[in-house]
Amino acid sequence: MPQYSTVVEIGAPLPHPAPSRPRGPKATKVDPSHLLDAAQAVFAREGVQGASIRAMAREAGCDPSLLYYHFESKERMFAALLERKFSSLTPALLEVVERPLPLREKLWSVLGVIGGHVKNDAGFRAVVRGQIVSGTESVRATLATRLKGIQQILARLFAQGIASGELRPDLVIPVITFLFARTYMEIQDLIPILSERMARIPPAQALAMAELEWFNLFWRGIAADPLAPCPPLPFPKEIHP
Amino acid sequence: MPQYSTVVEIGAPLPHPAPSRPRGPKATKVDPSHLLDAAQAVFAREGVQGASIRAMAREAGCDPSLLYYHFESKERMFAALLERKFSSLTPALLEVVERPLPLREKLWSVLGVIGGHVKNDAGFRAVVRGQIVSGTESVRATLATRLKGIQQILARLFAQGIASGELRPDLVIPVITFLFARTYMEIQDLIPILSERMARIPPAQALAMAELEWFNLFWRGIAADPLAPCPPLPFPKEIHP
DNA sequence: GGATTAATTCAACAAGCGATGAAATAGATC
DNA sequence: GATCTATTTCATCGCTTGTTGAATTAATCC
Repeated sequence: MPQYSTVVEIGAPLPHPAPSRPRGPKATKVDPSHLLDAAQAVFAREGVQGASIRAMAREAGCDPSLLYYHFESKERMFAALLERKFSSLTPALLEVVERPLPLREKLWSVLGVIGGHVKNDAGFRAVVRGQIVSGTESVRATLATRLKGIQQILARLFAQGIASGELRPDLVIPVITFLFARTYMEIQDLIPILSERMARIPPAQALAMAELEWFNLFWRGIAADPLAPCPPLPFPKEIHP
Repeated sequence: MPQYSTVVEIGAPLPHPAPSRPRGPKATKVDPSHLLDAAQAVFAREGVQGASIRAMAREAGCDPSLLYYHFESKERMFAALLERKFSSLTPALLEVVERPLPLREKLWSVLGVIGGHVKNDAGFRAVVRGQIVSGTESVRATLATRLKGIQQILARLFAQGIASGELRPDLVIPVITFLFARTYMEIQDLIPILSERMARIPPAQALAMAELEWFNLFWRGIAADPLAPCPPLPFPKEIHP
């Protein structure tokens, strides 16, 4: 029976450097979506360019090669991550859009859906912000297609609002659509800065305040009748992906 | 006299591998601000994390070590870049804010100043967007100080507007200030996406349209009297850094 | 129970990274 | 003219990166 000593000769190679797991499949297979979770966490922490395969593997508690087994490359993994996010976001949006509500409340619900997918996921926001411009060709293509789908949903909503007389008839729909989605995402990153500036108010509440403030501002800007009384809005129900 | 042959033994080290410049100072010293220009270009192209010292040196046409001679480290160079930008932006802003104009036109002029520093510099925008949240501690500190200065200028402007009755009295100033500056920056990145969507309109014009649309929307949102007739705004004069 | 397949880890690669220390040289100083 | 100093390049270090190919093993099929 070997005796293990706590004293190790410095510089000498350890006989069993790390008590590593045996090779071969584990008892319970690794769920690829668990790997995506890890990747997402690393992207969120390290930024898109700074995220390394090794860090993701560390996060997932497996070997980097396993990521290459399940996903062809780093870029593919990234695309898979986008796919997963959007594939739950788009149907949720479509569902909300069909509800029979006044436009103002419908828009607010839409924000609830987007927020549920986007809050607590700074990595995803960074992607949507940054990668559209600076990502590789294939990532940009994936992203462009998906975002286009979402913007079409929103554009239809705004067009209906103009038709029903709830919105100003002179709105330039693609611009308004873009402003609506992008500035909302932008606000999410407000938390750390704003909560410094409003020291007394807890971060989550500061964010909610800013969201409401922004939405009311936006609505006053696009409404056909900006002075019409606005019924108070409920806090949006976050629909988590 | 040695005879030079065009045939080179493959794998053999070249006797004079590259006809490199002699060491020592050049006839004309390298202007450090030229190095910053190169760095800025690379940051804009490769993103903040992806920008490498070697790429900057290539861009500037010098050896990487020279960057370490003029700037202590990559991070210092980054800070110097920020410093240069803000040190021209802040005074320009202060000057515009003092002009005796109606608030709406003053805000529009402010955008002209910010735009002049921010347009055509996607790298800088990426920094302000991304690094606040994910940058290193020292970069974040530099950035936070500088942005705070600018936001104070804007906050004063909004406070005056409320006092003079031009703005709604119930505005939450820190939130509005933030929304004003950040969403404006955000619009700048709209160009590539929007110009795809509005195929007929040239990019520069699409951006100008979006800016004006956004500004009018914003103004309707914050004005005390949103239905007051708005005199047309001149295109902002861009004040380049 | 032997062969096959799918899932996992190990070890290593070439390339690129930030950074450093020494060498070289043009111009200023004495 | 010798010395010094500021500026530039070279060669290299140690480290991390994305990726690959071989080795290993659990589960599955015949």
